Amino acid sequence: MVRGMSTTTSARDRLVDAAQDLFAAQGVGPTSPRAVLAASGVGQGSLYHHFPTKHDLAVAAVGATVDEALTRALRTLGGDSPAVERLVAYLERPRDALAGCKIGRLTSDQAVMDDDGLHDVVTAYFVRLLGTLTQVLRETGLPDDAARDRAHAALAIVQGGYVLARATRDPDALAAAVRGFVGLLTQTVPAPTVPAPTVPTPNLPTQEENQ
Amino acid sequence: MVRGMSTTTSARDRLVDAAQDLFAAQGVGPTSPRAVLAASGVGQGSLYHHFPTKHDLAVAAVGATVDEALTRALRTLGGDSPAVERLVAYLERPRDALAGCKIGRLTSDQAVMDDDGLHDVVTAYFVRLLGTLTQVLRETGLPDDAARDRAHAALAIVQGGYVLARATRDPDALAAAVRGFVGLLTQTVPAPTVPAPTVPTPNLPTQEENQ
DNA sequence: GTCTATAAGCAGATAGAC
DNA sequence: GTCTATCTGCTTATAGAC
Repeated sequence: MVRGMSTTTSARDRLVDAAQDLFAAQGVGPTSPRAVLAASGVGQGSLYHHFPTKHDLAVAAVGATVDEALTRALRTLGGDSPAVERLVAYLERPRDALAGCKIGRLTSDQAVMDDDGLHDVVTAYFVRLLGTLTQVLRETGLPDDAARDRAHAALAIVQGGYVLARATRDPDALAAAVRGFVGLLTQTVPAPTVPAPTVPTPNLPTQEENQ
Repeated sequence: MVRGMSTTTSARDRLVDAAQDLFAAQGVGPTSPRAVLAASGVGQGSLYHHFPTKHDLAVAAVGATVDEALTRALRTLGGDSPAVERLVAYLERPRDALAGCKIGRLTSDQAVMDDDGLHDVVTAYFVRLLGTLTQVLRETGLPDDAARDRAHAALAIVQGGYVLARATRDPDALAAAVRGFVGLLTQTVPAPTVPAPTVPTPNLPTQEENQ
């Protein structure tokens, strides 16, 4: 019950840590409680003392992963710089493309999709992220509907980029998708004649490279 | 070895059909040979006669799914209409968003990623599709590198859109991502005055579902 | 070629000692 | 709270009759 006891690494914390790692590596379904047990170093009974079922363990571990990811994302998207710049910074953030998105991958995990409590945690992550992205895009002067659509596109680029990278075993596939999207996003008017751009072209600051 | 015997539905064909359906619904890993057996209506021994291991069954079923999806995709992308129009037609094709991409989902399927033979089938699908999309985008006058990046972006939109739809349980999430991307893709000069759309919205012919 | 019967092993979960 | 020992059911696969 007592969460966040920082004094020592409780069996509970070790279990959640191990579960997060294994879930990220191989998904929830294929990860057995026994494997979490072995990785954490605690005994069989301890697991079932803290987490009566695999569901309980999964909710705790996936919840922790979502919290961490959301914190990082919102920090990137919430700075002082111009909105487009923050969006591009989010898109271009270094990512372990071949590993896939720890959370996005769960949408293909039958054990997660079949479990309402677990699914809700995943849903909350994406709803929150889409809301924030929409907000950022509204700052660029886009109407509400267009901002929402473009937010979906931006997040789809990241999630789809992960899929492409894993499918082709090419870590650059995610980076390529991001480049293609950012190219469109920051494009000046094709300008055969008229100059005025839709999106105020930002001076692309030298961003961190994609891994 | 004799494939496509159209005279009668062999036990082999029924097994492959059942496997394709179950793999699409719940993935390869979570689908047991016994479940395929039950769905196909054949006996235990028949399965292991035609497919000595689950791997063999999976290669046959996933291979068939890839062939079908590739055929549909290449038909959409290979018409006579202008390149951008064909690309948009591909992006806007009706899809069962909540079901996810039958092939893209396999990139999160541990049973697939751990099996080189199976993974290769998935890789081939995406490599082929990316090549074709790149070709189409080159027709629009884009330089090679930019065409390749934009092709990655386009395919990522579809794959990521599926992820968003499943994550949020919102079938419109995929459509929103496509709208956001097509909006950028076909954006005319900001047009404070002129309304003319670049791409004449094609009359979506009622398409088959999925990729 | 197709069937029924069955083996070996791992899954999720429980019992109960310390 | 943590441990070891154990149960049931399902998994992949094999054996061998028809």
